[in-house]
Amino acid sequence: MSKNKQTAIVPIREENYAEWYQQVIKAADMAENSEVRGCMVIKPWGYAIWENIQRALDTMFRETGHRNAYFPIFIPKSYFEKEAEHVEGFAKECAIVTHSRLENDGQGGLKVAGELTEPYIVRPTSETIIGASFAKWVSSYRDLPLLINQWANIVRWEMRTRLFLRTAEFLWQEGHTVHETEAEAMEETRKMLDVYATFAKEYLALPVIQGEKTESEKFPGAVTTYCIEAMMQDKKALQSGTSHFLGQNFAKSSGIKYQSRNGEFEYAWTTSWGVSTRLIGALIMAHSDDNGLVLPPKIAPSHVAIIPIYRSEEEHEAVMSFAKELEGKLKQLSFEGVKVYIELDDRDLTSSERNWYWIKRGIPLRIEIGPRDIAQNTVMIARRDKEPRDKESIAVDMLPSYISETLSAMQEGYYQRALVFREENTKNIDDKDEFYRHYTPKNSKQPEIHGGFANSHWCGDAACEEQIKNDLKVSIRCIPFDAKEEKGSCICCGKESNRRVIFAKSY
RNA sequence: CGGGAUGUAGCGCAGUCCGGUUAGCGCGCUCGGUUCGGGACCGAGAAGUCGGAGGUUCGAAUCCUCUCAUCCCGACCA
Repeated sequence: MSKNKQTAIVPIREENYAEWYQQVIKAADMAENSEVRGCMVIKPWGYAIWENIQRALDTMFRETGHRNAYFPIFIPKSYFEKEAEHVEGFAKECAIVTHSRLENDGQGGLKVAGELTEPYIVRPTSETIIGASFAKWVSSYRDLPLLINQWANIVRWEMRTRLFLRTAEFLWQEGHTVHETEAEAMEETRKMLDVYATFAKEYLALPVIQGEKTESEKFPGAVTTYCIEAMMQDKKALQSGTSHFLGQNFAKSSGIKYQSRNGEFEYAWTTSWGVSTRLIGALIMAHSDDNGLVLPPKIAPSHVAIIPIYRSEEEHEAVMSFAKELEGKLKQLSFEGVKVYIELDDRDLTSSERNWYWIKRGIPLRIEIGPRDIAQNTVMIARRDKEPRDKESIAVDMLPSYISETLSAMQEGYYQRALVFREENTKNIDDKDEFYRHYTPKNSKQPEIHGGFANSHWCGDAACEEQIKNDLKVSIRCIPFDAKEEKGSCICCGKESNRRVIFAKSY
């Protein structure tokens, strides 16, 4: 193989970001496209990341009073039709089940048969089917709040798909809650967005902006949609989670009513909120580099790869017994409440091959053990956040504290790095020409990485939002909660505005 | 649904324009050996109904017709 190759991933980010993204997934062996159009196969390394996401989030949901349940994958078409905006929003991306069995066609093949009297929609989201249950579960104000979460797969028949970012089938969680008052439902909507933001920060090392979607970007059927938006390394925005205040819309269409404290029947107030396997896409695009995946330690499937190095059979034995003993010790470790997992890699490959294998998978730490180390009771240790050949010798006695401290430091380092990147690529823009220049690539055929987030004034008119989207493919990602009242003029039409919103190109 | 392209071994491709013994190459895989502290090397081997159907021809991966699938660009995408 070429010895001059500088990076494990070709092309590098600057050359072709989209292709780099695909190659990182492939090199880390996280997932692949399935034979089924638009659907992915999540492989063990990728799925383990999802399981870690699930575990951490599930604990947070539980701690905020939610309980898990499970509802059908099929939604009768009639349920779906009850909420007009909702239908319209999802109609074009539904998979529909119309038949219930297969029959021999007499030519060695099969034909569909048993047409259903009412087609089923494969859930693209479960408000309507869960609403049908909730209508039965709620009868009194004493039944409220009802706080339910479901871990599930859903199907949205997208035209163009990309691994983890937009697939026809994906995994997610969807929280669905019912409340007595508008204020309580609003509070829940905000609370769960906070949970997402906290999770993104503490586990994914992903800084996010919390805010509200504009009318055109909100969830079909919602009164208000809140979101967390993150910046990827190509300076585009990725919507990483949403929390919806549904008002009484779905309560009315599903018949979720309760008898209030003064004996009257009232429609309840509902919310829904979700994050998906898209978070893995966010993780990749926020942190990974030209040598492959970079994983924040708290979400990594494994934390330390031990790579034994030897020449002869005697050396092999000596090094392996040393390595196994070390593995046994390190397995006891944890950091920030996360158990440390070790990979002892004794495959019959050259040490550099094994090193690169783990670099590409984003394992946070690599330990090399050879005869020289055994003699000195030390190991060579390398960090994924440093250059591949940047290694240091550490005494075995120091390893436990070194590992847990370093993992914590790396976790924090990745967050800070992402935060600095976002801040460096966010600017206030008040001049329309500058705004247009900012979002116009110099090379239109092969656009370079450009743009970023712009904090600009917006008058609130959907026409201006539409205009900018059409001209530049730039949309309003959100109206940030922390936006200050400030007089200015709309970046598009120049009319009066009293706040800035976040504009960006997005996934 | 519009525009463009591609289907040849597990993966990536050449060969197709101009039809001709046994369809090649790289990676990967299997076996044997030498290696191993920065992506090793040598030798041997297995693996293909050339997307499918039909046609032209003595002869088709190659030409013709039809068809299926996939990818890219648009449209679409909480």
